[in-house]
Amino acid sequence: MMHSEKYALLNEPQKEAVFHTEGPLLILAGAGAGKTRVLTHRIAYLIEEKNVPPYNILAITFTNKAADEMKERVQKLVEFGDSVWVATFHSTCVRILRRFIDRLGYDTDFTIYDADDQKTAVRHVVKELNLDPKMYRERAMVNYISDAKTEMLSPKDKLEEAGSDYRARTEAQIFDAYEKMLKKNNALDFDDLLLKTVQLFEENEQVLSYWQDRFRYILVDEYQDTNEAQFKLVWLLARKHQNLCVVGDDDQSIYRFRGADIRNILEFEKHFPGTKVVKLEQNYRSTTHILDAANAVIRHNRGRKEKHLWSDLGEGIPVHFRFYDNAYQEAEEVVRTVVKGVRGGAHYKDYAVLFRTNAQSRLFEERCLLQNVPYQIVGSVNFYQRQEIKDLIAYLKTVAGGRDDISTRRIINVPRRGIGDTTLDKVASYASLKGLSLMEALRYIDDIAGIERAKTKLSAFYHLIGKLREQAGLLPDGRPSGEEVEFDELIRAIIDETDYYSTLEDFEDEKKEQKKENIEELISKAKDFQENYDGDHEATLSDFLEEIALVADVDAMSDDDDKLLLMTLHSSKGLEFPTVFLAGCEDGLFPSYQSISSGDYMDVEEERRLCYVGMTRAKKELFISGARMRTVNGETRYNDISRFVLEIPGNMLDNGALLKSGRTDRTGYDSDDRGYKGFSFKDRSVSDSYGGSFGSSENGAYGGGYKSPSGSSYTAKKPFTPPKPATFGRTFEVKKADGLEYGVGDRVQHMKFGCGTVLEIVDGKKDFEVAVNFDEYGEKRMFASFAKLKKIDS
DNA sequence: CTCCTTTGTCTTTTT
DNA sequence: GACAAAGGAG
Repeated sequence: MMHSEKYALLNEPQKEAVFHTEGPLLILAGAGAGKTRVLTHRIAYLIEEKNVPPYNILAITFTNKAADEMKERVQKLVEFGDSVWVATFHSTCVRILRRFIDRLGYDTDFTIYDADDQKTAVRHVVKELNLDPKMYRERAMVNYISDAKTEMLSPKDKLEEAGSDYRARTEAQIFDAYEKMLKKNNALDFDDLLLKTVQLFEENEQVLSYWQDRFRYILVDEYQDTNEAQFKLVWLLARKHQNLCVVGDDDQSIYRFRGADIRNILEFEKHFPGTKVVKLEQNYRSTTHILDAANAVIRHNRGRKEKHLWSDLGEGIPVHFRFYDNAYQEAEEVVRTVVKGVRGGAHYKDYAVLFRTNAQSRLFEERCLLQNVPYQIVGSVNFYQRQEIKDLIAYLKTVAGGRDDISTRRIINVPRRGIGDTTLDKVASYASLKGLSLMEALRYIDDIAGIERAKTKLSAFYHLIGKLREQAGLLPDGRPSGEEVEFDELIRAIIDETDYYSTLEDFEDEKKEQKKENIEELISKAKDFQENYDGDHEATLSDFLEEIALVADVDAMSDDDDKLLLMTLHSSKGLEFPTVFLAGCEDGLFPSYQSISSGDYMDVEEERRLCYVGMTRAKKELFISGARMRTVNGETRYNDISRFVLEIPGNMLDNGALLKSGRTDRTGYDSDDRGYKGFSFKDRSVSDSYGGSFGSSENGAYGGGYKSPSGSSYTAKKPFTPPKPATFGRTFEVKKADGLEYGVGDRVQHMKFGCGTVLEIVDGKKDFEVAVNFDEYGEKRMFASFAKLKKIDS
């Protein structure tokens, strides 16, 4: 009544979902159907209309970003919205475990191991067991362990499962030793966070009951991506009150490879009898041309819930499709299309280029640099996984005084202190003999045999950490001294005391600067965290370490940056853009070769869902493209048009009639890998038909200017070299470069292209235009403000 | 113990 | 083609 206004803007099914508050509810929300809106309104409705204390509501998401967004929107929508528990699965678990994990025999100050630490742990274990690291690769073993954990199988289970199979038994033994190692280090990996919480609930009726009553109303976002452990967690929590609302779209489940089980959403009604199902099928994002094409693709999956996604945003622009002769050309045309759009009044941030693999970003990146297009690569290298950041965090962890040996090992010889593996192994074996951590063992350095030569070095390190602990407001053994510390100052102290910057000397100046910038970023993050901490106590070092352990990416894009976005399809989930480029649509790349040849049709189906996710990111315009020839992992490959593109009826594409030839010419990939790397001449007719730039005939007007090397290009086996961009008409009218630190004839350095000689500087209206002949990349023209050229001595 | 060369490896990856 | 890790020489 008094709140009805708030809910009046919802459509009928959305209202249904918001108002159905009691009992299990499954919301099948198609792409762009407003699911976040439903979730936030539902929370508001529970609080305002049903008088549910915000304290009793739990909303779980997968990403921090989604959690932050939801938090913000709930706060805007309803009073006391900020006391609703909105968090990711993992941070929810951490918060629960910090209070109760002692019941499972762990200390509540456990550390969290990321993928890197896991690898290190596996490496140590394999070595410890005297196994051949080539036979038991760390990457494979990490996957094995993670898979086992997601299925909630213990080392014992795996050993039984192995039977008499030697290899399987050994793997189970590695798993077992890995578990013991983590336990010894009081560490949990990401999978453990979920697993241990489930275990805690299963073994402690009272603890479970406490949380069940605490979270009387539970909402789960992206439910299609839950794995077994996450399902179990939700099931345990919701079992008592049954007020569980999950939102998801089976067509957007793209994390099967990480253990997500699509059956969780498909069989939700089985797990929760009496479930009400609401379908949200009106799409508020895309025009029908885009939606129809996406529907045409996803229709080819079996075992999905039938949906009729529709939109009243009008037909819009037909989906574009181009198949280029090579990947360079594809990148060039994509960037050129963006440039044209921006000239026509659009912003760079209106565009996103999506691709299957991170490696593909490089071509677009180079092209952007070349054409002075500001760009941002989203989520390729996680900030907190960068070497220098991990080093400093390892120092922080060691200083903070956990028993995390992996961190100690990481930094004990960084910078070089002359402490090598042999020494370390001796300390480690002494430590394990006495049940101590590495740091603790160093206290008894005189008792350790056979390390005479390194003894002074080790004790110097020990005292260094002791000194840092003092500065961190800790006593030498790690207990708090009551003294307050500024995090940023502590990190600076670590850098100074250890002379950390000396480790950066090996890197090129450009890289060195980058690393220093990253470190500054970390310092300001730390400061920021401490100043804005909203817990019920002063922020401790452990609080900070925990925060960053669970954060994936700090350099999340902000809306006010006007940049072209480059990202993988996976990172694009949940986002939307006026114009989307779906690049690299080639059989063997997307869908990937592995998924095609695995023999499991579910693998290709997952990629198809990925395709669907990508296509439905577009609001107004969708460009699909691919390239016949591209180098992957150093070898040249010739690919056909992606099967996903062929699944779109020709009349839905702007030049779809051409697809027909593609369809008939396609060689059978499903049976084997024949013809995958090889090139079949049958295909040539297809390729020749597809050249040309996106929606433009004035090829060559900007930058590039080469035409498809039609036909003849396939006879040559020589590797393709990117064509030199045509230069703008030369004027030879050399202007004096006031405002620039370099002039014609000077040697300069560019972040991407290395060293070169300045050929020409043209004073444009807004910027200097510089032509440089690079030693390795040849002649390039660029705007001075973007190029950031540095003068070097020649 | 460290530095340099060689070898092998490569999807996606919210935490 | 790029990067990390292992192996060998100083």
